[in-house]
Amino acid sequence: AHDKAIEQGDIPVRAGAPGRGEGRRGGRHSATVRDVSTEEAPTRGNAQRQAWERWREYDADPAADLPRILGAALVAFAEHGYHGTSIRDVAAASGLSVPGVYHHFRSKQEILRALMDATMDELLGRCEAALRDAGADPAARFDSLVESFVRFHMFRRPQAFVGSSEIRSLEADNRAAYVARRDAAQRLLEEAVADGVAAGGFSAEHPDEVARAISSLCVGVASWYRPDGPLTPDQLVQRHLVLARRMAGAPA
Amino acid sequence: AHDKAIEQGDIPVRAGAPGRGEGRRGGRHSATVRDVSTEEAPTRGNAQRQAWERWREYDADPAADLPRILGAALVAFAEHGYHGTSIRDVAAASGLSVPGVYHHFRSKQEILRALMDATMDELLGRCEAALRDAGADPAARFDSLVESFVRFHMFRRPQAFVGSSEIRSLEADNRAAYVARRDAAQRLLEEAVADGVAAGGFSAEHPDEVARAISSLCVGVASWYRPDGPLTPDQLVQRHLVLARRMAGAPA
DNA sequence: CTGCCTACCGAGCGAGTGATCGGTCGGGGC
DNA sequence: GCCCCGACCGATCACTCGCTCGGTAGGCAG
Repeated sequence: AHDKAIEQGDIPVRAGAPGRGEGRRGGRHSATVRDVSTEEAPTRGNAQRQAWERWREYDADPAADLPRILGAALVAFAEHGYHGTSIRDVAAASGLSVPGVYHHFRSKQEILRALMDATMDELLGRCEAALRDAGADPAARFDSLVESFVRFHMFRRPQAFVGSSEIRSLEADNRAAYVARRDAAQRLLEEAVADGVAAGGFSAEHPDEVARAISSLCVGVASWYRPDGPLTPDQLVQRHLVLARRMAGAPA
Repeated sequence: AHDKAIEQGDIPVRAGAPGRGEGRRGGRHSATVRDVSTEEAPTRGNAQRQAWERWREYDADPAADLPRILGAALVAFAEHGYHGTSIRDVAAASGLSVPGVYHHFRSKQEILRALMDATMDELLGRCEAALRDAGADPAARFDSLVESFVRFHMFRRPQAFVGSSEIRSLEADNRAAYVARRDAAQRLLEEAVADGVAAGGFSAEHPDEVARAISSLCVGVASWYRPDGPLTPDQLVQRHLVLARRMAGAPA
């Protein structure tokens, strides 16, 4: 009943792309990506603390209960939305009973929170890694950042979709924390464009709006992209890079 | 309790813009915009037929029950989503009882359907009007169409937002009909880009993807644009026109 | 006046919601 | 052996959901 597991595994890097070529050396994720969470330590009750601390077994044992709950919730939230999904849906899809789910999460809201926090953890981690690996040239940093954005929205499609469409379903506190981190990611893009204008020969008149446009493009990718489409991921990334460069007025 | 009415009234046209300068001559809408509905006549039950046939009183009497229901539903759907909104929410916000709402609509789903159909009626109508008024020059047609898209997503923000975020909440039949009309609008954009490439000096290599990118930009506008932002609508439209032209490789 | 229609409302239906209760069961410590 | 604890389940809580029933108030035709 729960054949669709949460999408996991590395996001492939363009063949011959600059940057880290190690692939999946140590594990299924580079530790740097998992560890960037600047999130405060969980201060809530027992169940939530456990869920967070055991989050890593996600990679180690994708058949464990917790990742199956999160995977089932992710698929269901992406398809029917948070309010359109019942705890019973999640329980059934993850092969548990309703109390079984509540053993791992204190509430339905905590499931959404865990999902969206994990999404932002990975996005921010990959953005920072992309900038770290890109060197000092503003144009290269812009390219690297945009590419990591596009790839994330392609290969973490349900996460990215839920991450943008269910913000309104987060309770006030969770929403504020999430939006702050989303804005931080947005700021990385804005800086990359601004640096390109200042020192990279970009001609954009309004860097922040270019950055916002690139974000919109990526959100769109998460909405319509299908892995079985006619284009290879690399092609799609390249074409979006071209569009982004054009909007930023980057030299060809 | 229901101070926020459904947004209505003309979408302002850029000062000095080419095209129809009549403004709001005869009524609050040019009839052409209202009349483009290619939708089949309602075939359902009595309540729904009445709702459709009385849809025009929307303009004539915004204090009437039907527009107030639709306005309340629009605001609520935009804020909390379809599944996050109860009929009781809509009833309370429109000053009616629950059976009062059901007197006008056969089901909650029909409210969503009416909202989304009306949205697409207006979008398609404005697109066709924009093309009709733009003349024959491919670049001018492209500009006119993109501008009407951007303006629609700015001035019908909740409609556009619900129209893109609640597709999944439509039942299969309604969704198919809606998506078909959305795709028709998308095709207008694709043709405008393709014509620009064929005869307008555009340099885009992949017109359909440029069209999709422009759509994504517009959807984004409906998400983040606030009327009290720092930019005037005209400025915002102009800047998005620039971005769209750049992506399409239109000559400066 | 009666009869009938539209336009609503108070009350309530069955189903389903998020969440909890008191359990059961297996495994590890001692 | 015994006990405890994590992991889970069946049953059920109070509540809300979309929707409907039977009614009423007012206008209008005859």
